[in-house]
Amino acid sequence: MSDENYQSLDEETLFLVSQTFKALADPTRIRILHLLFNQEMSVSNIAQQLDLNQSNVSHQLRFLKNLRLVKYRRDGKTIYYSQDDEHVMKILQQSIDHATHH
Amino acid sequence: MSDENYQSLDEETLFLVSQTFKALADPTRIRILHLLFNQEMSVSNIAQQLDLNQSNVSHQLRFLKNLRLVKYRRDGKTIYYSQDDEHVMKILQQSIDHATHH
DNA sequence: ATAATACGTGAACACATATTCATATTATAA
DNA sequence: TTATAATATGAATATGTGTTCACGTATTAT
Repeated sequence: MSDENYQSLDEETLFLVSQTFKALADPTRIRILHLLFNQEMSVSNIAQQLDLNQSNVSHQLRFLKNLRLVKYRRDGKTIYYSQDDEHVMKILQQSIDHATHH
Repeated sequence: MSDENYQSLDEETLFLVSQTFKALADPTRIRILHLLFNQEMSVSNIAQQLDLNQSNVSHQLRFLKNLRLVKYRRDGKTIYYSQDDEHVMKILQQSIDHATHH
């Protein structure tokens, strides 16, 4: 591609991409998503596994849910969260592998 | 993988991964990296193309350089920056494509 | 040496964000 | 209805971050 027909990024794309990476830029959210890689899990179970308080986990899950990176289902009083974006989860897995083998 | 032998992330990996995504979590840095996708470019040229002041671009480039996402070469008074991490640039490109076709 | 050009750096500021605390909501059980 | 359990939410706070300003450093030209 030459300099003349360089395609700059539109605002909407820029915002969406940066928001998605922002979700992956925090250690707590990475740990949560990593837990959900091949299983669904309740809020309290996530909190227990990662030694975080419940409120913190709820806040982070809301963040991820707003970006449609996770989804949930209710069963009685318990709410189970699971992944909802294969592309992002694949990128996360790749990056963890890449960082580990270094 | 069962619950029992779930492999949790070590601190070092967690930090490295989150730092890398943090680099991609800011619109300005995304625009800079996008500019450098298939060409090297001087600091002032980047600033001009993206309508940013030179100091801002320098700060962001230092951030990216510390993470070894970009490298530079000097030619007289001018310093040319270019990409230095194929894996990250590939992830960025994929994510831009994914966001664009949506 | 002096001036001019390109880039880097530290401080300061405004703003965003992660976490905690207290409390509200929702659903089950007694 | 009352109590208990699971989760969500809003406020508060501490810390992090992006940008700008003023100035410093490095290189070239005169």
